[in-house]
Amino acid sequence: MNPTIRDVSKLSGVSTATVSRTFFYPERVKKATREKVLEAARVLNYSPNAIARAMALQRTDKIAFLICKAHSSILDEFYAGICEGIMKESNAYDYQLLISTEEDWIAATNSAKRKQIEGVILGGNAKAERVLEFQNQNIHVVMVNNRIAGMNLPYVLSDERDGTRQAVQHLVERGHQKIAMIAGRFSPYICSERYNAFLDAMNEHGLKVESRYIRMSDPNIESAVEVATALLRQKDPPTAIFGANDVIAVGAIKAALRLGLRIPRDVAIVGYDDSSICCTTEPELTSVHIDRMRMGQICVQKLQALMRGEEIPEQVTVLPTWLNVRGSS
Amino acid sequence: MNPTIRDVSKLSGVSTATVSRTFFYPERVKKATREKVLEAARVLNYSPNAIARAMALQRTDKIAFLICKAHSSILDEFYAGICEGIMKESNAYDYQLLISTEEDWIAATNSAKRKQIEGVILGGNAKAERVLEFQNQNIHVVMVNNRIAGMNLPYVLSDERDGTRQAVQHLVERGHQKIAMIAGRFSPYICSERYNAFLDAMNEHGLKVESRYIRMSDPNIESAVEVATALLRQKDPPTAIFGANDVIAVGAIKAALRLGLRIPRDVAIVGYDDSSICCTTEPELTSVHIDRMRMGQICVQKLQALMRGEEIPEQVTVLPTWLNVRGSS
DNA sequence: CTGAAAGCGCTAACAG
DNA sequence: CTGTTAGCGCTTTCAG
Repeated sequence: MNPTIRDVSKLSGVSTATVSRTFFYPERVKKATREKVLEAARVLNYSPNAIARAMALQRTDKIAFLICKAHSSILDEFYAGICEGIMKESNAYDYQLLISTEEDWIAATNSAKRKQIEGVILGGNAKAERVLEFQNQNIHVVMVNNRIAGMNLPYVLSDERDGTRQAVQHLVERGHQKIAMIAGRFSPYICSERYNAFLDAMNEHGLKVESRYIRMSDPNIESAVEVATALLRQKDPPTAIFGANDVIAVGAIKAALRLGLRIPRDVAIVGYDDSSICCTTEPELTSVHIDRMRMGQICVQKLQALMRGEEIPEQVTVLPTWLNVRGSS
Repeated sequence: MNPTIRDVSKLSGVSTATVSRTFFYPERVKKATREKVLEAARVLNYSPNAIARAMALQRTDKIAFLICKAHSSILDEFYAGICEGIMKESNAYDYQLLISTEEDWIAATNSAKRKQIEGVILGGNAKAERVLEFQNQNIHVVMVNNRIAGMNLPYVLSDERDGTRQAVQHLVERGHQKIAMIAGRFSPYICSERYNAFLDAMNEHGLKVESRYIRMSDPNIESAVEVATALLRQKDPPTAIFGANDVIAVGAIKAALRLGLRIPRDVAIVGYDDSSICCTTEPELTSVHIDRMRMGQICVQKLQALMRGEEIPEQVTVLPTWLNVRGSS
């Protein structure tokens, strides 16, 4: 059995109230008393029980990060990055962080679990229904890397439109006109942002978007290789490919290499996310960088503001992105 | 304010004890009563408060996964895989999972936090000191992917020696004799296992290990490229390279490609971990597969056994590994 | 500056 | 099958 505040109280000869104060408001306790208490605590190897404290204070300082994403690796590099930011910042606020997939969360038999978190960060493709469910339970919600209409909560996003614009502009500056895009079938929000931004950017540069230059791929390399191969094999093929993410772009690189094309001379390729795989290929992949870590940190900050009761109406934080140019373009 | 068990008790006209039973031992309550209670709960939007429950029960069902690893991406693909397994299994047992880096954990000002976890999974390069610190607080410990002498706890490992043996055997079967190894500077336990296993395997095949074929690299691509370049540039270079992990092996692939060597004809390359980057290169990387997800799941199972009081003395679980052969060899 | 005492929401005997 | 009641360990008025 772990020692309780009562044990310390007895051993040090002061009341439990004073023990409690010693730990959380040391300045309200005379130095001599405080030292007596601390010594007793040391002897007993006591440290305050957070559960009891949470119970008395009616707060848990516990938040959750829920990844809403179907199958495939849940904690892929992208979410792992966000996750790290969340972990880091949670710690700064002394929050406890629960991480789970949406799927597991729902499957949890003990729905009580939900009741002890005070805020949740929803990553990926969360539905409005889920948001409302939390808000109904007085649990604050922040959404990252996704946006759904009509919800009253803070969003943390990266600048998909500008990132895409930079990618296209870069290719145009390199002299490309026949620019293809391989769009993806992953997060609907992200995919449509990037796709629409691509169309807009092409427009801005006065370039025509031929439908035969627009393809769709599953977010895995095999699918991307297949799609890119078909794209490059047609006559009058594109001279540049913009991939909706790095995995897809790497698939395009592989397809090009297998077709004997030289990169970037015959075909230039640009990806999105600037993940570690950009440096595994030869040549290495130019890609739009997202500051995932910072996104995660900001999520926690927003959540904290919400939990402190600082009213934040629907508020969108958009983080800047930039292009990391490498050998593939 | 959230509704309490008392509110439900009042509205449904039964005692709080019955409400409690309805939620956690429904079979001990008459159907009619149960339905009355559930209806009241629904109306009030009540669900049991886990904190109060934890308090009364004197248990939290809360465990932690602590990643002990310096800088660089904490949640790299390897740990993310283990992490997913842990998440999945935690859920099956209805445990709450706290994930943190060792660094953050220590920095946490509120050491009380520690008191409410009942078990911890230590990943990476944890020190004995840390283990003892937990055990002193009656917190159960399981260690994954690492082993330290003289500790009394379960270990979950993958078969590094056999994995390495398979890699070497594969290269020998492909006719290689001059096999080099680029060892790594990451987890000391893993690195020395793989290194020693390599020496043993070479021995078994009666092959000499020339010291000029043994190199050391930091666990990042740039370093590996550099090291591999030097390795391949010497006269009478190796015809095969075994990388201590995939990142290093990919560096070797890049070095070989840049030197104009053909893979696998001029030089064969094998990695370790079978991570997603194996399929990003051209040719793709042969690698030793580790079932990370399962490692994570087993960790939770071991921890659960420990927490249930089933005495498990120092016990080592070793998971099988296998070679995924791809184009690089 | 310190102590006494009333909870925080729930569970587990024990009685009925 | 259901109700009563005494805690679980801590915090926080309110007095002193």
